[in-house]
Amino acid sequence: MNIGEISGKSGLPAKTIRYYEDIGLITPDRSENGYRRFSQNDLHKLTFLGRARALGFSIEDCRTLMAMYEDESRASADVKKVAQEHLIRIDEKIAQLQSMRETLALLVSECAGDNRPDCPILNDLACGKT
Amino acid sequence: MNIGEISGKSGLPAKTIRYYEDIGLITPDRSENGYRRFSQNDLHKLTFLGRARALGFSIEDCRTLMAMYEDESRASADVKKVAQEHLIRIDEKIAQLQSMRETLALLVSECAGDNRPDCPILNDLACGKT
DNA sequence: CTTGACCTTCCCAAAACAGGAAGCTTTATA
DNA sequence: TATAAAGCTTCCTGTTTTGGGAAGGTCAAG
Repeated sequence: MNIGEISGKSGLPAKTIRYYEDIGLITPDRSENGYRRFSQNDLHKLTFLGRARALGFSIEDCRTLMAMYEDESRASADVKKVAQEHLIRIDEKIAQLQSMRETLALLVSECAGDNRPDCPILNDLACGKT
Repeated sequence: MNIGEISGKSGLPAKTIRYYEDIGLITPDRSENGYRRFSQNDLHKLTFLGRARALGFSIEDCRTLMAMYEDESRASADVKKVAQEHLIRIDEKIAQLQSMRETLALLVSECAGDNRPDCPILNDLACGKT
């Protein structure tokens, strides 16, 4: 498979696939003309990476997860730990966004939104009078 | 005020303040020795920026908001529009994170987390069997 | 034989800073 | 007073995960 084909099958842009090779997540063969030649296993790995990234795992998390996936003897507890830590980070982000959302929604609701200049949003930003 | 003092008062790191000058958000004076000299107005602006950033506004949003703050004649509707668009972006991010959270939490709950190798989390990442 | 579609590598850009080096100024201390 | 320490300056690099694009080799079709 050339990069265009595996890009289509994996759903990842060719740029991304080259990058993943650069940082050592995959190591495709090369044809005689210098083109990358991808195996089914490469496709498998790229699909894995795509899914893990879609769940918000960082590249380094993905590296860890892939290594675990290839290590037949790792304990499921190890995997669970990585996932749980990621879950905590997600929860923290959600909480932070919701806090911002709350404050901002309040400000927006207080702003008349007409063509007069007085605006509670800017007043708050300037003075901190929430 | 030197940069250290205004950094303490505004709560922003000196690096950040220099960066904000670089990109034209503030334009502090210079003393004869080359040190930046900050006015009360600069402090005011930096506080404004800190609050807006804490609400998740991008630097470009901040630039817009600051310009609006300095423009006595702008309509509050203009400000509200920026804030509402930002609110929508926040909501989108929250929704996306919650969706990821849901999937991941399910996987984590299904994983025994013991010292056996079988792990639903990795199985899902590899095959997409959620 | 040429055109166009792929492929290659290499370099730059993004967002919003953080870290650190080299060097100047000011302040504090011995 | 001498020196050390703190604070300031600019400049360069690195972060994270790609995206865009240039210059150039290769392959398939008409």
